[in-house]
Amino acid sequence: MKDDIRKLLANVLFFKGLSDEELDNLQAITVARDYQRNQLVFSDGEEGHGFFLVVSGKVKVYKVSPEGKEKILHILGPGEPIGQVAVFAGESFPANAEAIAASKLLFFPRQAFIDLIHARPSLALNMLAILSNRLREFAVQIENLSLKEVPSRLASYLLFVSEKENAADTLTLNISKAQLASVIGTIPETLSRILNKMSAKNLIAVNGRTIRLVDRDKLELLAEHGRLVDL
Amino acid sequence: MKDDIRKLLANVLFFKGLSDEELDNLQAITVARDYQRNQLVFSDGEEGHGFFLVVSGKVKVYKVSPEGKEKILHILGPGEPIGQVAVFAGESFPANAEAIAASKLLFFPRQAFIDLIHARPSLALNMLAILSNRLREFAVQIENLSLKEVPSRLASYLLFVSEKENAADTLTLNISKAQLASVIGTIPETLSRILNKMSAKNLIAVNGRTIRLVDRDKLELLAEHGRLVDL
DNA sequence: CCAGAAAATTGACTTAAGTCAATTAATCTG
DNA sequence: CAGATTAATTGACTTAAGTCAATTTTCTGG
Repeated sequence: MKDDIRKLLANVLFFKGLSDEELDNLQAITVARDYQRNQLVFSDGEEGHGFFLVVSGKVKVYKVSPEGKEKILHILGPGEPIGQVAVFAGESFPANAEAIAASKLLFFPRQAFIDLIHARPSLALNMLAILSNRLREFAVQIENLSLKEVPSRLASYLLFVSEKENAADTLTLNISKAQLASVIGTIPETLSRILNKMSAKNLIAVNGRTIRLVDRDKLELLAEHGRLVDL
Repeated sequence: MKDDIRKLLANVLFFKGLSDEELDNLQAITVARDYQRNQLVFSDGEEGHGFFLVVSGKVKVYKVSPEGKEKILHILGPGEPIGQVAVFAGESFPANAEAIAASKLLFFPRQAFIDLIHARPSLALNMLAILSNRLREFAVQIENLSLKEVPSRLASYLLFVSEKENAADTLTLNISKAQLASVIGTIPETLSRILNKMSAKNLIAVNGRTIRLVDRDKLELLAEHGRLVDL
């Protein structure tokens, strides 16, 4: 177990460049915790005394409206940190986080981590890189939400997942359709209807969570052009 | 001039904690540039060799859809940095930036700044705090766009501006209504109609760019509840 | 392997907000 | 300060996507 974690740390983007000794120091300040499916990791506004790194499993980070509607900001898997924002600014978590599968998280206490940064500035640069990437993603998300329609956002998402899986034409969603709806900023009913339309137009072929990208070119057009021609 | 800049640097969040000598070093690596209204600072995807700090004026950071529609991500004023994302990850700017008033920007070349971080880790922590705050803002923006309607987003914005101006009941927009529409994720026509409705309901009183918050309580309710009762 | 729960789909309907086009108001600049 | 560009408003209309309710399908744990 300890070794598994160690292996993960060594391969994770933001510990890149650390020596074995430094990895030891790092690992020494962490605490591993297990979460079951649907268990809350932290909630919006709660005071944060450190951040988490996903070792295994899957965690959704989301906002909830007063009416109880949910928007998933992102879904994080092994090697990805959660809740760093609370460490570097404002002290409170900026959203809710909940395990959507049984997960193991590694907790990094704030002060110990900050001390480590003082000793090792490259750690800070790695963290800056991670936050920068998140900002980039969020900027795209804001762009999509305000400038593109649901079919377009869905096409983007499918192409994005396909990319991650070495551009394979057949992909398998790793989240439920309800969750996918929330990720792209819509509701399950609408998602369902649009998946239908896209199938009818022979852009994709859907079979449960498995989706085949039948017409990549048209999907790219759709993803690009906010307003779709005649889906 | 140099002194003005120096004064600004000393007061800016992310140089906090630096000694006079360090401020000198910092200032030594920068280049000041002037921009006129409507002049592009950088564009989405362009390779970035450093970032900017607004000394005076106002800069909008925005995304454009293929159809030419624009979403303003944020508007930055004196003391705020722009384009840091390109310094720490991906090397390219994540959006467009354009001066919306005559502005003076200070340019920080990437490598020189990174070297400075190695010498002074607290600089990195300051930058981490800034990026974290931006992430927080973007998370709220995503939440608002997907969970709240336009009147609600407008109410939030007005309350937000009021906060910044020491909770005054009368505020003056520092951007045009067309820009405000883009900031809250709608179009001028819709904004205009909603300002009307809110005036008719005695929530606000509008006079050009001057807006008086007549009924703060109701505005807060409206801002909070995504879906408005009977505006 | 089956019952109950959860997830996904479908239909009928409503509505927030966008589009397009025209007009009025506000602001520059020569 | 006048004419001209730009900003804001208004009206008539369209439409994407949400709501509500009812099934159907798919999972999952005992």
